Amino acid sequence: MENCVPTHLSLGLLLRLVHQHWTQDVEAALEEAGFGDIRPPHANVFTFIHPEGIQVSELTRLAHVRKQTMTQAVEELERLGYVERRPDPNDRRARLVFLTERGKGVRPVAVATGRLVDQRWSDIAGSEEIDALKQALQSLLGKLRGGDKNDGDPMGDGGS
Amino acid sequence: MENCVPTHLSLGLLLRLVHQHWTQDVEAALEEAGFGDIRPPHANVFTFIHPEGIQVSELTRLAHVRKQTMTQAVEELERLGYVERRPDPNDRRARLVFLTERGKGVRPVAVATGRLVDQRWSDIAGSEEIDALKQALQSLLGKLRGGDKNDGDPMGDGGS
DNA sequence: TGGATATAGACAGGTACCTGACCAATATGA
DNA sequence: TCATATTGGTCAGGTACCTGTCTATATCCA
Repeated sequence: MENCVPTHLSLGLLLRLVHQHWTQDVEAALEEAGFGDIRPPHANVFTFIHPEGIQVSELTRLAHVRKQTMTQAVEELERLGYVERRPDPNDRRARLVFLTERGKGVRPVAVATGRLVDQRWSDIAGSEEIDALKQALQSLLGKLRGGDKNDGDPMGDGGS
Repeated sequence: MENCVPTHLSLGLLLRLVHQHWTQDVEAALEEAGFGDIRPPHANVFTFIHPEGIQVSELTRLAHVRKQTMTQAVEELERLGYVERRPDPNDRRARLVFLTERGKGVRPVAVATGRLVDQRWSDIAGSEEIDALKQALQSLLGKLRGGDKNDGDPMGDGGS
C-alpha cells in the first residue's frame, strides 16, 4: 500500500522535487569522481568557459543566474585554484576568467558529470522518457517567455 | 534570429528555469488577488491544513520541505494572523496549527492560486502538454525514489 | 564633443530551501 | 519498568538563488 504514487502533486512541487534530485545526484557524481570541492554551481563555469577567457557577465547570461551568484562561483573556483581572473584588455571595466592548468585538467570531468546523471536517469526511467521530458520543458519554457534569446548549453548547469 | 530556442539545455537548468517561472507566476497571482503578504511557501500551509488542526511535522511530510522551512512559514502566517498554534491535547510535545477566522477567509483564494497558474500555463502551452509534463515528472520521481510514500496534493505547493 | 544611457562588476541584504545538534515527550520492548 | 529508540519542535548555521544600489567605464547619438 505504502508506495502507491497516487494523485497528482502540483506542478510546482514536482518541479522542485525533481530538481532537488538532480542537484543531489550531480553533487554525488562529483564527489564520486573525486572532486568533492567542486559543487553544482561551479559546473556552470566549467561548462561555458573557453580558452580566450570569458567575462562573468557573459557567464551569467549563459547559465541564467544573477551576477552575484556567478561571481561567487568564480571566486570559489579561483580560491580553489581552478580559474584565474585577468583584466580584459578590451574593456577596462571587465575581467576575464581563464582556466588554470589545474582547471584544464578538471574541466572534462566536471562537464561530463551532468551527462553522467542524464545517463543514470535514462537507465532508470528510459532515455525516451528523459528526452521527452527535456523537450517538454524546453518547449514550455519557450512559450512562457514570449520568445527569449536562448543559448546553447551542451549539457551544462549541473548547477541549480 | 534571436528567438530561436535552439539546442538542448541541460535537464537541471531546464528544471530550475521552469520552476522559477512557476514561483514567479504564483507570486504574481497572489499579488493580483490582493494577498501580497502571502507568499509561495505559505501556500503549502493553506493547502494541507484542516479544521482538526495539524502538526508542523505532518505539514513537512505533506509538502516535502524540512521542519525549519515549514516552521518559518507557519510562524509568518501566525504573525500575519492567518493561523494560530495551540497545544496538541494528545501529544504534549506537539502543537497543532489551526486557521483563524481570517485564515479561513483566505484559504480558498490561496489554494486556488496554484490552479490558476496551472490554467494559465495550459492556456499558453496546451493543457495536454501540461498534463503530460506533470505525468512525466511524477513518474520520474516515482522511479528515482525506489518507491516513496506519496500524498495527495490537490493543487498545493505554489511554493517552490 | 558632450550628455544620456547601458554595461561590468562590487557591495549589501533577503528568501527558501538545506544540514546537523539538541531537548523533551513519547513509543518500544527485553 | 527501565534503557533505548523515535518523534515533535527549536536553535544555529550554510547554500544557491534572488533584489536593489552604486561606481567606473563604454557606447550612442544629437
